[in-house]
Amino acid sequence: MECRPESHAERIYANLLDGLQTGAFAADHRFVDTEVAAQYGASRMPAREALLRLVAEGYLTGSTRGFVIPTLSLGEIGELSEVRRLLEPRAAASAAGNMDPAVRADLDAAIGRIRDALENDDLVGLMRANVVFRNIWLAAVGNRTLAATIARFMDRFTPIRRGTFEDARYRASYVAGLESIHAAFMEGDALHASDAMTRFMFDAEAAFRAVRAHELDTVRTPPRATRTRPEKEGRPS
Amino acid sequence: MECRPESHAERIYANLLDGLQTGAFAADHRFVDTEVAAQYGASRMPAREALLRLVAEGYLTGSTRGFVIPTLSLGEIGELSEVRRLLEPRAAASAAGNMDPAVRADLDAAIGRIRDALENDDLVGLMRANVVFRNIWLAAVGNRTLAATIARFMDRFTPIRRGTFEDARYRASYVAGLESIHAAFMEGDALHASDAMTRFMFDAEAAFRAVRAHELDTVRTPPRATRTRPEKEGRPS
DNA sequence: TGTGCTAAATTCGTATACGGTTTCAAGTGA
DNA sequence: TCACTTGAAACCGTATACGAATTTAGCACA
Repeated sequence: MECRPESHAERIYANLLDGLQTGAFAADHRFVDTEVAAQYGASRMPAREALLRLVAEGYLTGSTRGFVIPTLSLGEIGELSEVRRLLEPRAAASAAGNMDPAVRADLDAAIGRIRDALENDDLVGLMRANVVFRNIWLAAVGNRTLAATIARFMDRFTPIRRGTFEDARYRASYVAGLESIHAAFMEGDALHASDAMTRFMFDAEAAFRAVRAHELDTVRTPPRATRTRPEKEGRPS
Repeated sequence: MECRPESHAERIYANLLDGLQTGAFAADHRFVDTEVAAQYGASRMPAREALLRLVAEGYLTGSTRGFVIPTLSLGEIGELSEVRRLLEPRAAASAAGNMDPAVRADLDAAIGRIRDALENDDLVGLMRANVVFRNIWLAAVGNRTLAATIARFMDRFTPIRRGTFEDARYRASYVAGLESIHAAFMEGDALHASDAMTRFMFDAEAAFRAVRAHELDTVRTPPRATRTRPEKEGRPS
C-alpha cells in the first residue's frame, strides 16, 4: 500500500465512487464540477479529473449541463448480463475453493446484515450490505483481474438494482438468491456455487428488465442525459 | 454519429489510443503532458485529460516523471488470459453466426494483409493488420458490450504481442492460429470458431509468457514505471 | 575514479481566469 | 393564454501560472 499523501482528485474520486456503488445518489442527480469542487474544498481541476475518471469507467456520462448517471436501456441490461454470466459463475466457483474460516465468518456477518436490512425494509442498508457481501466473495477469487472486472460490471447495475429493491417481492427474491449463493460458499462446493450464481443472475436480469420496462412505460421520456428536469418548485410545467 | 466539433482532449485521446493499440510506441516511451500538448498544438489540460483517460482505461500508468506503458507481469498475463478465455470463444461463436458477404470479404482482405506482412517480415504491418482483423470480427458480435470489453483486454497485450512478433517462429505460430480462426469464420461454424479461438488463446498465452520470462531473465531490472532509463547518448552509466 | 552532496531542471497537481455554447427565464405581442 | 424572442445564467473546455516533489547533473573531495 502506498502512504504518499492522497491528491484532491483521488479523494474526490473515492468518495464519489463509493456513493455511486452504494446507490447514494438519486438517479437524476447532476454532478456539476464547480459544486463538487466546493463540496470537497478544492478547485474545478481535481474535481473535473475525478468526474472524468468516473466517465471513463462507465459510472457517469458527460453532458453540457453537468455529469449524470447513465440509465441502462433494456438492450444494455441484456448485453451486460450476458457478459457477467460469462464471468461470475467461474469466479464464484473459484471463490468457493477459497473459503477459509475468516472468509466464512465475514460472509456470515454480511448475509446477517442482508437479512436484517430485508426484515426492516431498510433499502439503504440493503444496498450497502449487498456491496459488502459481493466484496467479500470477490476478495476470495484468485484472479484479481477477473474480480475487478466483475466489480466494475456489477456497479453498472446500481441504479436499476436500487429500483428493484423498491419492490418488496423483488427484494425478497434477490435476497433468496443471495442466500442460495451463500449456502454454496459455506459448502465450499464449486459446482454448486457456479450453478447458484448462474440461476441468481438470470433471476436478477429478469427483475432488472421488468423494472426498466415499467419505468419506460410510466415516464415515456427521452433519455435523461439530454434533459435536465426542473428542480425548483412553484413553476407549473 | 455526432457531428459536433471534436475537442482537443478527444482528438489527442484518439490519436494516442491508436498508437497504443497498434504498438507504435516503444515499450519505454514516456508521455509527458507538456510534450504531448505541444505536439498537438494544445495546452496541458486537454493533453492531461486524454492521458488520464488512457490511465483509467488501463493503457498507461502515471508516474512522477510522465506516463508510461505498463508491463504485464507473468501473473497478469495469466489472469488477463483467463478472463479473455471466458469471453472470446463465445464472442467468436456469435460472430461466426453473423458472417454476411461483406464481413467475409473484409475478413478475407484482412487475412491477406496478415499473410503479406508475415511474408515480408513487416512487424509494423503485422501489428496493424492484426488490429484490423480483430476489429472486423468483433464488429460482427451482436453484444456490443462484450465486443468492447474484449477489445479493451486485447489492447492490454499490445506491448507483449509486439515482443512475440519479433521472433519469427512466434509470428508464424500466431498467424497460423489466426488462419484457423479465419477458416472457422468462413465456414460460419460457431462451435469451430469457439474451439479455434480457445486453442489460439492458449497458444498465444504460452508465447506471451515465454517472451516475458525471457525478458525478465535478460534484464533483471525493477519495473520500468519507477525508473526512467537514460535516453541521452554519451554519458557512461 | 568513485561517491556524496547540492543545485537546477523536470514534471505533476492544482488554482484561477476567460471564452464559447447551451439552456432557461422573462417579457412582449398576438 | 400561448408562443416566440432575447438576454442572462450556467456549465464546460481550455489556457496560463504557481508551487511542490522528484530526479538528474555537475562539482568537489577522498
